[in-house]
Amino acid sequence: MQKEIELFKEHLKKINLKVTSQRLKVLEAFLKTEKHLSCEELFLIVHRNAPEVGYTTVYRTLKLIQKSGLAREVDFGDRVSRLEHEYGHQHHDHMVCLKCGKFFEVYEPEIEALQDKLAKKKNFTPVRHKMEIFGYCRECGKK
Amino acid sequence: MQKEIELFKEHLKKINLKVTSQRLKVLEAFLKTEKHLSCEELFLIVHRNAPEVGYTTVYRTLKLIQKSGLAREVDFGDRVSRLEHEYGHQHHDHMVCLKCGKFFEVYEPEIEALQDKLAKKKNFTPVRHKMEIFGYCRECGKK
DNA sequence: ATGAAATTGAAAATCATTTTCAATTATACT
DNA sequence: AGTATAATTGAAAATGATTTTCAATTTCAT
Repeated sequence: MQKEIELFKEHLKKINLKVTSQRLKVLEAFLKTEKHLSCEELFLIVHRNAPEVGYTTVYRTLKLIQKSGLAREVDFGDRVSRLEHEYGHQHHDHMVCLKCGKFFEVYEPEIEALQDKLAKKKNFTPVRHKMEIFGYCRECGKK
Repeated sequence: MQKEIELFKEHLKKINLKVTSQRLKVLEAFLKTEKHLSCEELFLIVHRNAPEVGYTTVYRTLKLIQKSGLAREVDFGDRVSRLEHEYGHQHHDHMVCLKCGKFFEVYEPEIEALQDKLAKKKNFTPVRHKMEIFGYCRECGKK
């Protein structure tokens, strides 16, 4: 976690932003929680220990965490932005259960390779991609 | 287009909803426009010819069009819901240009097959999926 | 035709996100 | 350490898409 905090501080320095206690509190709360967090969820966590940190600051810090490369936005199509850890984590996609809402991280190198191939074929320079498979998890089965 | 209108009317009957001129106007405007439309865009089109149809009705009819199986929601991650034609159209995914915003429909059977295989491996029953590749189109190049 | 039930559109509510702004704080430089 | 300056903060308001409310209107089975 120390490594991530250093990276974040470096990123702030690089773009002439300041290291503040609020920013560090938000970052630490994010790093401690290995989950896909929405801004509101993270705000509630931070607020528990540090009620003086406002929602806006959490929101803004989340953007900075993304830009510093420590987090990536995931989009499950519910119009809520969620962040997942990026640093030290391999790229992956998701399978989302339509019934219980649980999701699973998946990674399939063959699919990744085919995506790149497909882009190349269309003269498209891929930067990132999203893939989500929606359906029913083992427990929920399909009806 | 007649076929689609019939399907829509059948769908309404099946769930005890009424066939109204507003609903038909919205449906026809949607069918005539072979594009990925947001609710607002469709409202503007409908409004041009039929100013008496309100935004709310367009919004609600769009939901019905989706449920009737004539349209599918696409999500380009900008928090705006867009609908594309589903009936008589093959499933496909998208490549979205980060610079000019243009998108292209793509379909790669091998990827589709691998997605199903991946789901099966995880005991997951896939229902639908989304895949979007973001990057730079031929014209915009990278950088 | 009639009446129950659905529909309509304007306006308001919701909800996540984003901006505004005056007061506060971090940092570079004496 | 003190100071100037530029960034930061949090509350509140603005935004923008979506969704609900509700009284008036319309549909359609009978």
